[in-house]
Amino acid sequence: MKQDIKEMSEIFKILSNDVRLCILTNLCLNGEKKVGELQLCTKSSQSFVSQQLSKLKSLGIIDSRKSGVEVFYFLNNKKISNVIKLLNIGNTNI
Amino acid sequence: MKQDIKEMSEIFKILSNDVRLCILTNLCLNGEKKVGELQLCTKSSQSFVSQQLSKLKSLGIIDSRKSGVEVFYFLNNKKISNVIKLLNIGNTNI
DNA sequence: TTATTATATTATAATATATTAATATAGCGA
DNA sequence: TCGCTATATTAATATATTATAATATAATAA
Repeated sequence: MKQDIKEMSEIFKILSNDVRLCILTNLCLNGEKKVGELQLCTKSSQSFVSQQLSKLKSLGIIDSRKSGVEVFYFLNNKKISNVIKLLNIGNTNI
Repeated sequence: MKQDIKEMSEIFKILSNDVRLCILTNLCLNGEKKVGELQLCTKSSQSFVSQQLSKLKSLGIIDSRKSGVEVFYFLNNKKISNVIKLLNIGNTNI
């Protein structure tokens, strides 16, 4: 098995959940967002969004900064943003 | 949640396993292949490859033709091949 | 200090996926 | 027919993911 196939399958795994893909696309196209905004756009539960943000952060794909009670997240991974941009996700389909 | 995000997350789910990605990339770049060749390139078990082929076929992503004892599979999905080609999977990384 | 809001964490149940082993089938040549 | 090869199917188990509920924390305003 070629190495790039393995690596790409891992990237696809991260993008394979609609809530995660929505979060990452939003951050990729619109810059940093606070958790509440990400909850709105995903239409998912507070808990699930928070869990996914935590998972993505632990993988080093996103990072965050705190401002008062609010937490802003931003994308921190070039490969993920390349995939989203090349496939034009969040705009119209390929 | 936007519809295209949901649709793309489903495509990514299909591509999120290294054996499936290897199979689909091979079929996309090299045309039809028999099961034995796909087993070789994935370095996975006969059973697992066969199960994944069956799954991909039931999803309408690939199709097959029989020739004697051998079965040849080929890609039958434009979105999947677009993703593989746009991201240049199987050649060099993005 | 108390209440409120934003976010995180933990636990758990439900579901899906991956993995492996065993067995089945079907075509073909001897 | 018999045995071999290619492929498929089934079943069992292990592991991962998703979803939900409950609770916790931390900042701020009243």
